[in-house]
Amino acid sequence: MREIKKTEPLHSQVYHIVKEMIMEGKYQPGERMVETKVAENLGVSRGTVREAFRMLTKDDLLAQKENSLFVYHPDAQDILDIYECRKSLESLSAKLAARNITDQQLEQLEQIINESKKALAMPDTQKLTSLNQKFHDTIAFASRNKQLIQLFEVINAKVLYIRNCILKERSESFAVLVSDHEEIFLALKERDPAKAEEKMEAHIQRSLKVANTALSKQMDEPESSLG
Amino acid sequence: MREIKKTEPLHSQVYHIVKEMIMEGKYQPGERMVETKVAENLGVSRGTVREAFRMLTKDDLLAQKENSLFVYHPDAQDILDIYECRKSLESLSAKLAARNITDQQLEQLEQIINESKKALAMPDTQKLTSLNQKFHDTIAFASRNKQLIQLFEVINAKVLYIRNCILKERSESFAVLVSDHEEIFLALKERDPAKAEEKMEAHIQRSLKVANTALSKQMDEPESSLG
DNA sequence: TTATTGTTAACTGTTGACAGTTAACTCTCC
DNA sequence: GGAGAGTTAACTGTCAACAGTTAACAATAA
Repeated sequence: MREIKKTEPLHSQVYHIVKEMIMEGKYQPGERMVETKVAENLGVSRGTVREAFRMLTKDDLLAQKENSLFVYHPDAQDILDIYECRKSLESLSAKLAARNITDQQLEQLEQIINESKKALAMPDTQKLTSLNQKFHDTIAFASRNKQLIQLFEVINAKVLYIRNCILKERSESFAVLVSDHEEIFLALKERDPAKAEEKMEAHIQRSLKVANTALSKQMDEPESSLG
Repeated sequence: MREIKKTEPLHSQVYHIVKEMIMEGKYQPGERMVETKVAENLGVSRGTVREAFRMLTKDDLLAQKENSLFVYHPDAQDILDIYECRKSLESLSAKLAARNITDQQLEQLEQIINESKKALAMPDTQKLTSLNQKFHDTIAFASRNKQLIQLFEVINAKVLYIRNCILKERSESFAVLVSDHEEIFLALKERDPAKAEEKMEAHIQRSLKVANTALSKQMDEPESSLG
């Protein structure tokens, strides 16, 4: 029997489209978002856009100020705060994954690492970024904790956004990243929760340091988007 | 000059009202939520209710199934998952608070504990519950990590909901709770991050155990709302 | 020129209407 | 009596319109 394609509701489509556009920097941090314009651009009604905007506001990707909505514009402290939270959640994720991960998921991780090494040799920054995300997603999924996965959705939207729009990821940082991943993978393979947790925490701590130096480099450049 | 009272937007008011009603069990877990009815009850238009529903869905207090929305109905695993996340976030909260808490906030905590002891003597369960929440909120605020506070908003809505609607808090559990709080308070007063973190983790672990036994007691009662 | 006051134009908040879909409830006809 | 078609009623998805607010800009007076 042929699958019937029920079209996804418009408001949901608008949500995903606008979210992606924010992530890609198509809408700039701090930029004002206007219902009317988005509605016109996408060819839908204002009410539909409104629903999407409410959801994006809950994601913290839009923020209300006075009566208008603006694209999220994190300051330096926000970024530190986000990484601090991430450290805690990713450690938990690794710990739980060490208990619950399947052999198949371990294989997936191994493959991701292998591909990462190849991408590192090129080097292919775009691919490294996406593989990095995939690595963490796989572990989160392997934790089998739905609530944790939901919390990641909130925090990861911001992390990705920061990476894309605020920091310009420098390729030299990826080498450390991949070797960290390898250590985490080994801990998971040994199914050692404490070790996985510890390695993950160190890993996030290291990425924070990378972000931090990138951040302070940007502080020097006066035309930077970060004030 | 006289303050001008700008009325809060309707959709926001509806959000808070419906959220509260869900928390209080005025809408039952698993119950279907109908835009039309809520709109009529509150005397606002459907579009307004829609916006509130979108926000509640993001909070996970409503869940979409097919084309309809239902009140969140966590299963036993969800509850364990939530407490696992909470353990991680609350520990972080305590650790950061130990670094950043002000003397005034320490006084607040001390007062909360004193009131808790009084309420424990009565015993006044309602008050104990609200003081418990206040204790944790104060620490979260003292952490000065805005992202963490936002994550708590997501998770706490569920925790409160579970406490109110799923578990019936038994008063005997509160004694342990208050003495735990006292230990955490002392660690914060000494401004010892590691100790605060450790005490908090143990505390949440203990509340999980309380929840767990309450849960299994309920499993025996066949007319329970938990399947 | 600088303030102050109109005057639009641009938006947001809210609503009521309409189309399409699903669910429930008949009413047949076997 | 029961399977299947027909008929409503109940909802959701989407939109267009209107009122109220704010912001920008022009016009006028000091």
